[in-house]
Formats: sequence, C-alpha cells, structure tokens
Amino acid sequence: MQIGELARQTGCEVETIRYYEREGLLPAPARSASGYRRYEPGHVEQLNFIRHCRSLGMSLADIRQLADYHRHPAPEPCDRVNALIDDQIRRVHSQIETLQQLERQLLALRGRCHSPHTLADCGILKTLEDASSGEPCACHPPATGKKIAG
Amino acid sequence: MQIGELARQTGCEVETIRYYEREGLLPAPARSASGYRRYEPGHVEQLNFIRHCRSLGMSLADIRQLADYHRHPAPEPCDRVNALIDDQIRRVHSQIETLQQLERQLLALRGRCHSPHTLADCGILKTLEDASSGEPCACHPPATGKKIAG
DNA sequence: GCACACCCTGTAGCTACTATAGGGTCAAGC
DNA sequence: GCTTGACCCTATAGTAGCTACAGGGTGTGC
Ligand SMILES: [Zn+2]
Ligand SMILES: [Zn+2]
Ligand SMILES: [Zn+2]
Ligand SMILES: [Zn+2]
Repeated sequence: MQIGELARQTGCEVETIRYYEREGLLPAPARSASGYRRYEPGHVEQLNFIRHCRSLGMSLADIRQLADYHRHPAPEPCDRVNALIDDQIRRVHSQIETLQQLERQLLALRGRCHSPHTLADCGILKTLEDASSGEPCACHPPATGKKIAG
Repeated sequence: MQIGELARQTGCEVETIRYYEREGLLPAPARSASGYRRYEPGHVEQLNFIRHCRSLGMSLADIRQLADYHRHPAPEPCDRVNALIDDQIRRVHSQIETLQQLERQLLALRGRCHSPHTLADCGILKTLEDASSGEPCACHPPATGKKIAG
C-alpha cells in the first residue's frame, strides 16, 4: 500500500509517517520503481504501536526503546519496561501537581479583580506590578514560616 | 548596570534576557561606548514582571499584552485582562484533566505486569502489541461509563 | 603584556510534529 | 497526445521558550 493508505488506516498524517521514518521509529519500506514507498500490513501494526504509545504521552525515545524490546523479546526480565512506564507515570504525576499549583495561583490572582473597573485600578495588574517590586503577591504566598528573601 | 548584574538581581539567565529583548518583551537598553547593554533600575522591575507572569505559565504573547496594559493604563475597563487570565485558567485546567486521564491509562497499563517475568511474557508489551492489532486494551477502555456502543 | 571575567553577535539545538515550496508520477478522459 | 487531478517525492523552515555554543571584543588587575 502507499503512504496515503497507511495514513488512512492508522489516522496518522502522511508527514508524520515520513517523520517517524526519518527518526528511525518506523522501518523504511520498499520503494516502487518511481520511488513511492510501498508498505506491508506489518507497517500498520508498527505505526499503531507508535501512535498508541504516543497517546499515552510517551516520548519518541521511550517508544523507540519499547519497540526494540518488542521486536527482540529476549528472555530477560522486563524490569526496564516497568521502569520506563513507572518513570512516565512519575513525570505525568509531577506535571499534574505543578499544574494544580499553577491553577491555585491563577485563581488567587483572578480573585483580585471582581467588580468592573478600569485598567488603571485593576487588582490583577496591581498585584503583578507590586510583585515586580518584590512585594508579596496573592499568587505566590510565602512558604510556611519562611520569608521570601528580597 | 550590566546584563550580568541584571541577571543576578532577577535570577534570570543572561541569554534569556537577550532573548526577551529580541522578542520585544524587554525594551532595548542604552549601550556603552563599547556596545555593552546598560540597564536602569526600571529594567529590573520589568524583567521581574515577565518572570512572575512566566512562573504563572503565561505565554510570552500574553505577557506582552499584559505588559502593554500595564504600561498604558488607559481608563478602559479591565475586561481583557480578566479574559486573558480566565483563558489561562481554562487552559491549565484542561491540561490537568488530560494528564489525569493519561495517569489513569498508564496505571491501568502498568497493572498488566506484576510478578517478575521475561520480556517475551510481559503483560505490558503484550497489551501494547494487541492494541496495535486493534484489540481492546486496558489503557483505552471502549467507553468511559457502563454503556458500550453497539 | 597577560590572565581572566565579562560582554557581543549569530547560529544551532531541544520536542514532535506541521506546513509549505517545488517538483515528479499515474490513471482517466477527450 | 494532452490535460486534469490526485497522489507522491525531497528539502527546508516554522512552532515555544529558551539554552548552548563558536568566535570574537572589552576591561581590570598584576
Ligand atoms: Zn480588574
Ligand atoms: Zn505571585
Ligand atoms: Zn512485565
Ligand atoms: Zn490503550
């Protein structure tokens, strides 16, 4: 099949398929006399594997590793597969916590402006301005017991 | 003061300061005879403003807008400031939800491998492989609720 | 006259694509 | 044979927000 058909079957853009080939994630297929890529059914599965892992937020480097383990299922223990997934879980979890803190900070900042008023009087702009001069702000409250050096 | 001193006072890298200047976020300062940038105290505040907004996850485009409102505090209502912050909150919130779903999916996948075994027998690799062939997987259940489309 | 810290510009790298520009191939229809 | 249109090719540049050089110039102390 041609690249367009592979794209259709996997829901992956043609450009992305070529990109994966350049990056060494998808093996280069045979070529027709005129240079068109000719894919086999196995390529559909390999590309699905990549897209499935991507949908789990894995990096291309991690997917390369996983695909390698998959292609060469050695009789070794699967520790490294587990470690890879565990690392990904930790990364995602810490991103969640970072974003949750960010959300709290943004809500605190947003709380400084309620009633309609002008730009010159806006509590949000005033908070940002004061914080630029080193004053404490609603969004970044000082840590417990410790004062922010300034 | 020179750029290194500004960097020290704001905790911002020298390269980043030059980058902000190129991007039009920080006004270009005066230059010494030998071409060194010479910053005024006002620059410290402006850079702090940028870094403070960055720490809230705002994009440079949004910060440019905010800084503009801040420098020209017109007697207009502050609707657009609020809209900007609200958009940011929405973005952060939807990122959190996306990542939380990702975490659930990764934990489900991780649950396919418990006891020590080989790569050839690993439930994680097997799940990923089966999903590549179109079979249902632990990480992407067919429907969120009880109802299954049919 | 030299060491060393600091400064300058310009460019390339990072992630995972996406979007062109500028061309070649192939089947159908006239 | 010729044209149209869908498809394919490579190569390059762009996205966000920095970061890291390379290759040079400047300023001060000894
Ligand atoms: Zn307001
Ligand atoms: Zn704050
Ligand atoms: Zn396992
Ligand atoms: Zn899945």
